[in-house]
Amino acid sequence: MASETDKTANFFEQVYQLVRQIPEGRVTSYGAIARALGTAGSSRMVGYAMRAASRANPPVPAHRVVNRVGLLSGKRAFGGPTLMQQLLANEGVMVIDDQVVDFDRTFWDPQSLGDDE
DNA sequence: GACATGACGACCA
DNA sequence: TTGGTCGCCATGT
Repeated sequence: MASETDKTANFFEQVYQLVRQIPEGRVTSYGAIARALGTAGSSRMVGYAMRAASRANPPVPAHRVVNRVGLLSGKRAFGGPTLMQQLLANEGVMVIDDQVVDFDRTFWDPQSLGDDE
């Protein structure tokens, strides 16, 4: 079973597990996840993993993952340009103009694992 | 096997 | 400050 494809799948799995640890009402950035996984610089791969996260099982709260400026760059991947915003708003994260309000306050660091402020 | 694309990020002009 | 460009690496065609 140890195939090269498994190695890459492991990378995606790492992203999924980390994203699942994001508490409600909190969001994180692709770069933060990439760095937490030790793959800093491969932020694009994190975004790609999120794109595939829609087909992951169990599903990943990808709506809690935004870019470094709190912009819902991947809202389109949810099947609706407002669905991602609705999900965040439902968790208490206010989103205006496809951007997270008080992103600095709502930001959750995967390396902090619960440590806010 | 090579080319083009992508839910990003950082740097330079 | 704003805009444009390069790098990163895996996926799909």
